[in-house]
Amino acid sequence: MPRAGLDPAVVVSAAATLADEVGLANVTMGLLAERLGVRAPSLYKHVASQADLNRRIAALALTELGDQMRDALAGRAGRDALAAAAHTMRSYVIEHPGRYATTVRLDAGGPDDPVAQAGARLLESLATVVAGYEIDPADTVHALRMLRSQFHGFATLEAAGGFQMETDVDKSFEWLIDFVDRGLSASTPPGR
Amino acid sequence: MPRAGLDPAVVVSAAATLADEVGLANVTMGLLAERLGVRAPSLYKHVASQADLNRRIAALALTELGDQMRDALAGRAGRDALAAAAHTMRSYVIEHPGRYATTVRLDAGGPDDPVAQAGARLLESLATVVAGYEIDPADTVHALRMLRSQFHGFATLEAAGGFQMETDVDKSFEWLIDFVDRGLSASTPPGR
DNA sequence: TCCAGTTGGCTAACGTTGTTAGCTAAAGCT
DNA sequence: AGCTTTAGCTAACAACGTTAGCCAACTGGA
Repeated sequence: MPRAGLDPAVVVSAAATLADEVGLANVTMGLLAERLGVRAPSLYKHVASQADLNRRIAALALTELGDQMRDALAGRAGRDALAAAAHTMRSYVIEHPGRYATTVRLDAGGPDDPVAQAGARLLESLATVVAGYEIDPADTVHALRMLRSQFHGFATLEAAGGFQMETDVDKSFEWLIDFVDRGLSASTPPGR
Repeated sequence: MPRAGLDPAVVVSAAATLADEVGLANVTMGLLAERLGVRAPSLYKHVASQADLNRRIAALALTELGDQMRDALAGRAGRDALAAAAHTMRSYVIEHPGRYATTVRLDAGGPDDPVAQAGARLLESLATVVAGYEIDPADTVHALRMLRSQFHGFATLEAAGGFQMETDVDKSFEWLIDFVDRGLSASTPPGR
């Protein structure tokens, strides 16, 4: 009956690590409890439900990714910033597939939701990438959505093994960065 | 004890419809059986498991989408084809979110897998879109992956409610199509 | 130091879901 | 008509998420 010394942060962190190792779908309350040296029902002293746990993992993931993105973009602009953002995103999804998976299916939630806040911070970083190009202010939202779609789509397709191995995926990613960079460079107001 | 007259195709079709209505996560063998006027264990006479069922829904979805894509692209090229492909993709995901969800998480499978075959056919259609631009043959694979990422990413983000409602999503989508069109038009061999 | 209150862990138990085993009767074939 | 096949059923089990209720370990103040 010695105590395990758990708290929500420890539980969520362990769950995130477990998700990366065995896949989010295989993260069961029993398996997570075993990892923590505890029985499954004990987890409910720290987390309301499995859905709550997933939301917290998502908040953790978005926070981590947001921090990495902020650091990667520090002092960069234009094509440099774009490439840094792209690589940061891709690396995170490859290294933390389980964490990232929790961020894919989310049910909104209020504006004070930690998930929404972490997501907003990540979005701000991406917005600075767009700001590094001379885009018509009316188009920045569109450009931002394009960036998100591109990064998210590539990452999830790669994580799901959706690309055949014939051709180098790394090369495709570099090509994609170049493609977006040229497009954003050409999207300056006079270009329309 | 009258027979219900089921067969795999009927079961899969009903499951797909149910998934679109209540969400893939809420498709339970019991609920599906109820829809078909049958008890849950009876479904196993037509489908090996729930995982098998999901794969079959995915094959159905990719086939349907592939057919719609082929029809939409008939007689079109260049920007017309690109826009048609984009709208076809987006419409399908919005109308059939449950079906599309089954295609997101797939575990490869052999080359004779119906899922792989349907996916290959869809990919061929997308390839014709790329072929409608003058791209360096060495870059077509990259361009194709870029297209897939863009469409897939936008569709999943929109389906997940990832875009705030501030700005019109339709406009963003049109902007995105324009962005890709300009990029592919500028990616001709002499442009590199 | 002791005591009271709080709380993190436990066991037991329940509901849901996916799945298997084994039976029966409907459908099809000769 | 009879034989084989098979679609559907009931019963049952295992895994999982979750709740209820108990008890021992920590905490803070007298």
